[in-house]
Amino acid sequence: MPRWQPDAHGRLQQAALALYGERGFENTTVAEIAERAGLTKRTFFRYFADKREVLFWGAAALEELFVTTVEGAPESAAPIDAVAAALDSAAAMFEDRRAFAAVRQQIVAATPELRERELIKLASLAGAVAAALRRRGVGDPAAILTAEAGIAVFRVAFDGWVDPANELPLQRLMRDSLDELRAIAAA
Amino acid sequence: MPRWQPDAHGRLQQAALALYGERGFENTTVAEIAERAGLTKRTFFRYFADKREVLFWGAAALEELFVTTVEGAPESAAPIDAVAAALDSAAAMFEDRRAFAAVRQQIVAATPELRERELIKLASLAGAVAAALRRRGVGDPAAILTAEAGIAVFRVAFDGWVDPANELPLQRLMRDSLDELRAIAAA
DNA sequence: CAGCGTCATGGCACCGGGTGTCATCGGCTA
DNA sequence: TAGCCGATGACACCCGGTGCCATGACGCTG
Repeated sequence: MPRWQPDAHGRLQQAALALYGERGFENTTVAEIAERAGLTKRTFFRYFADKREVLFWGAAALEELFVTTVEGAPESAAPIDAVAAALDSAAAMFEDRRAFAAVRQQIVAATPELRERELIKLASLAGAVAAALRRRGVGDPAAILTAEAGIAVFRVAFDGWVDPANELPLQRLMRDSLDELRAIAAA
Repeated sequence: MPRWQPDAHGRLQQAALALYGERGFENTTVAEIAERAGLTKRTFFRYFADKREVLFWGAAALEELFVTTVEGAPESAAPIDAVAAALDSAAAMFEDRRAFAAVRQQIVAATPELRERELIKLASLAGAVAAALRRRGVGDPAAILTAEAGIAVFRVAFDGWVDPANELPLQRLMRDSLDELRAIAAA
């Protein structure tokens, strides 16, 4: 018999998501999360830098997916098309997690502190995409603006996708939003 | 003789900017800021919701300027042109405060916590601009994407403007960035 | 099998941000 | 002159976050 239950990290995540959902982020203390996971506050902070970070575990993987897809796009592809390819892979990665994403998104949307964290993660994502574009030979400020616009498209499509009224696949929404952006800028 | 020194709000702002600049945001306590302003920690929190907010005092005014300019653009103007007009007025508002803006920007850029706050202010700005566009009859998601793209242009131009190497007026940088965005999306 | 080091966790004290509550007291008004 | 008002102070408190040391099961080595 192991001395400790396995997967402390996962237990903490689950406990946090449940409690944030039940009573809200601000009415949940770290001690309570730890207790539900059978651990202590001190241990929580060994796994997560702070109380918000527990909801942003996948961010690094998403960033890596974006970067590798942009880098892997055909050399002939225009910057905006490399970003479009990354939006496609991201859509594929999320497609079978809509229920979880919707719950999480609702918690984040309801809490300014969490929205701040989400925004800085997206900014980091945009920065990483811009860097990848530069590695493809795209100059500034085109690299930044392309990346920034791509992330805006991602956000708009993602928000539409988690909407309970929506029934379209994420990939479709991504493509529609990108077309919309093109139409706007062409005006 | 008045019981208290005047302009507690301004004194707190000045003290905070000075201390954040001298020793960094994280190495400054609210008690120290208050002390330099001749007040107490408790009073600081009567003027500012938190330790970060003291650096974001002008945000509401900027948002109002954007909104009124978008709303005041000629009916015939395309959404992106209404936003371009707002970028122009914003540029005019900042033009004679470059030194202050540069100091403040450097502090913000150096501190993740402050970057988060900046991002949520910009998101709020984008939301307000999108709402103003909707009032002009622009539908979704065009309103959101136009606003979001406009804010991206603002950020890129602003960052270029506070760069010590730069000598161009903000208005010029705004227009150049916007042109760049148009070129990207047309690709 | 005995000893030992490792590693995840607990325990605890501490700091600083942020809040609720009541006291203080100068100035303004009736 | 009495009394209210409004900005500030004082103080206790909660909670997020950290540094430091203790604990004890597991694996390795001799």
